[in-house]
Amino acid sequence: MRINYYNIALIGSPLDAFTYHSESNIPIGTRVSVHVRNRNVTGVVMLTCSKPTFATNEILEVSEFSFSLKQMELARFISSYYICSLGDAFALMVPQAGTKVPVPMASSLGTQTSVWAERHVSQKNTSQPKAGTKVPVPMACKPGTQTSVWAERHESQTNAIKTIAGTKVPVPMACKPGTQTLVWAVRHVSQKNTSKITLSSKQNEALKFLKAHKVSLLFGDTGSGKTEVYMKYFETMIQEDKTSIFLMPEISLTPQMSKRLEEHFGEDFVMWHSKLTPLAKKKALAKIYAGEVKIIAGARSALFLPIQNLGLIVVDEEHDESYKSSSRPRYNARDLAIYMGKLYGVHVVLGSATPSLTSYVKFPHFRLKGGHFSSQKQFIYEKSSESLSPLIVENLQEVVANKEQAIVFLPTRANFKYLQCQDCGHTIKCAFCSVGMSVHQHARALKCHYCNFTQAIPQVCPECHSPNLSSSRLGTAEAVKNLAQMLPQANIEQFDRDVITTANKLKKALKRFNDKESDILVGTQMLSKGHDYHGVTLAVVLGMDNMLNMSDYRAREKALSSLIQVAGRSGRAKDAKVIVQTFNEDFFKNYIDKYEDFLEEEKHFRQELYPPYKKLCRILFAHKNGAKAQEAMRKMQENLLTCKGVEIVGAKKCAIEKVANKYRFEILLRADKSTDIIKAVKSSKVALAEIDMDPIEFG
DNA sequence: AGCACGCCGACT
DNA sequence: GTCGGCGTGCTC
Repeated sequence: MRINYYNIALIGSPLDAFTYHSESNIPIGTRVSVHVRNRNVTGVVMLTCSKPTFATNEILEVSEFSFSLKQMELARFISSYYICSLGDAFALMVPQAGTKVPVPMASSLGTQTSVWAERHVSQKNTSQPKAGTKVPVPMACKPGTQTSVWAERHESQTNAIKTIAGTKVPVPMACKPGTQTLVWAVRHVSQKNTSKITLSSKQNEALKFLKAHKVSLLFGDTGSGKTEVYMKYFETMIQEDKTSIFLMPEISLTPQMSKRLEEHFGEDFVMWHSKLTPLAKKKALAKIYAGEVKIIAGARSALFLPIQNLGLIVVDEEHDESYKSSSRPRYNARDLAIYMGKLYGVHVVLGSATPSLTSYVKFPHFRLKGGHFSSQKQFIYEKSSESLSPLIVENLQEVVANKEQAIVFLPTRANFKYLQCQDCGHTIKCAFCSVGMSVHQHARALKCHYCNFTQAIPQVCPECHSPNLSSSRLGTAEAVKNLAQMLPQANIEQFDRDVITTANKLKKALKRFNDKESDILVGTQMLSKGHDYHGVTLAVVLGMDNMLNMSDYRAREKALSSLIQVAGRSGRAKDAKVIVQTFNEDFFKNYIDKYEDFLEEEKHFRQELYPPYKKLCRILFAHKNGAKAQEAMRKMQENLLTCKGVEIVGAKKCAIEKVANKYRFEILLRADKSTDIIKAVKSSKVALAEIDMDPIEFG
C-alpha cells in the first residue's frame, strides 16, 4: 500500500503546518484528526508532500467536513496578511457550536459578584502584594463568563412576544417541542404580510450605484434609509438564488433590526454572532449547511460561515471599531469583506453616516442625504468643563416638564474614573495594570476596567493615610445619581455595559424608553449604536474634548463621528436640540452637518503619515517579566533595522505600561506598501511578538 | 531527599 | 497555545 504524506495545518495552534501520513487519499481541505504531542487536534489538509526526513504520525481520522478551495484561499490570505499561523486563520472558520455551558440567568451575575466579593476581601489584607504571598489573580480580560450570560439572554430575546394583526403570538426560538408548528405558522404569516419595500427615487439611485460598483460606499445620513436599500439589494439576490452576508457591529444586532429582517425575510433570514447559545448556533449552522438561508445577519464572525452561493456582502456602520478583532489574528472584518468580495467575485457594500476616511478615500461612494438630521436640529455648544452645568440641567428640566425625552452621552462608565488623594496626589491604581481604578459606588468597589480586578474602596490614602480622597472624571452612574436628585420627577436610567449586561435587559430598557416609562437615558457609546429613539428632543453630549485629545491619529475622526452618531439618535420625531460641551466648538461646528468636508480636510492631515496613505503595523510584546518583554522588543527592532521599505516610528513602553500583570512594549512600523511590512515582520519576528496589522488602538 | 514552582523549549 | 522536563530553592 502506498503511503501518502500531507501537510496539515493544526486548527487553533500557533505552529506552522506539520507533516502526517495516511494510506488513504485525502483531498485538500479535508478536516482530519491528528496526534500532536499527547493529545488529538483537528487539522486541515493543506497539500500532499514527499516523505520527510523525520518520522511522522498517522492521520487518525478523516472527517466528512472539508473547507472549500475559496475558504482555503481566505485562510492563506489571513495567515499571510495578518501574520499568523494557518491554524489560527482556520480557527476563525470553525464555528464553535457548543462549547459554552449555559449559565443560569438569575444566578449568573450574582455568581460573578460573589466571586469578586471574595477576591476583594482577600485583597483587603494585602494592599501591596509581598514577595512569596499569594495574591488574587486578575481575571484576564477575556470575555468569559459574562459573555455566555449575554448569549443566553440574547437567545431569549427572540423568544419575545410579537404582535401580529392585534393578537399576541408566541414567537420562535429554541425548538421547544410543540411550539414549532405554531412558530412556523407565525413566520409564514408575517412573511406574507409584511410587506414590500418601496424605495424613494434617491434610494433607487443609490441601489443602482451600488450595483454598478464592485466595492462601494453608501454614505448615508442617519435616517436616510440605508437599511431599505440593503434590503432591496438582498431581495434581488434572493431572486438570483444567492446568499447575502449582512455584517453589523455586535451591539447593533438589536431587537429592532432582527425583528425587521425577520418580518421581511422570514425563514430566509438567520442571525449569527458569538453570543448565541450552542443550540441556536447549531440550528443556524444546520440551515446554512442545508443552503436554506438567503440572508445571514451577524457580527464579524459571520463572515467566516460556510456560506454557499455567496452573492453579496454588506458591511453596515463600516466605520465601527468592533470590526477589528483585538485578539490573534487581529483581523478587520470590513477589510476581509473586501478581500472576500474579490475572491468570490461578489459585490461589497460599505455603509455609514460617518464613513472612515480609509473607505472614503479608497472606494467610490454614493451620498444619500436627508432623513431628519441637520435641518431640524439646533446645536448648542457650551464652553464648560462643569459636567452637569446649569444650562444642561435647565434644558433637561424643560424636556421633562414637556413630557419629552432626552439622552445624555458621556464616554466614561462608573461613578468616577479616578480616585485621588488630595494631600499627596496619589491616584489609586490597579494592582495588575497601570491604570486608575474606577469608582463603582453601587458595587461599593473600585474596579479596573482593563482586567476587572476589584477591591474595596479605601477610606484613607494607601500611601499617606490621609482621609482626603476625592474622585474625578464623571461617569454614567454618577451622572444618573446627580440628575435623579436634580430632576426628582423624572425617570432616569443608566445605559451602558455595566447595566445592560444582557440582550434581554437591552430590549427591556429600550422598550421602557420607547413606551415613555423612562425619560432620560444616560450612557456611553452603547447609546448611539443602532437604536431608534422616537421621542427624544434633547441630546446632551459630554466628554468630547477627552476623545478629541486622545493620542491617536483617528482622534478627530472618532470624536466627530461619535457626536454625529449620538446626535443622529435624537429628533427622529420632531425638532431637537443637541448640547455639546466642548472647548473645541469651531471644530465640531464646522463639520457637524458636513462630514464630507471633514473627510476632505482630514486627508491633508493624514497624507505622508497615516492611513490610508501609509500602512501601519504595531507589534506588541507582553510578559510578566518586563525585562523579557523589553529584550524581545529590542531584538526585533534590531532585526527590523536591516529591512527595506519600512520605517520604525517608535519602539518603546506602551502608553498603558502594564495590563493584567504583564508589562507591555511596542514597535510601531510605517510603510508605503503592506507587502514591505509583511516581508519585514515575517523575517524579523521574535517569539513574544504579537502582530497588529492596521492597528486602531494605541493604548 | 522531596516537592513546589517557574522557566523554557518542543510539538510532525 | 500547551505540556512536560528540569533547575532552583525551600522545607522536613
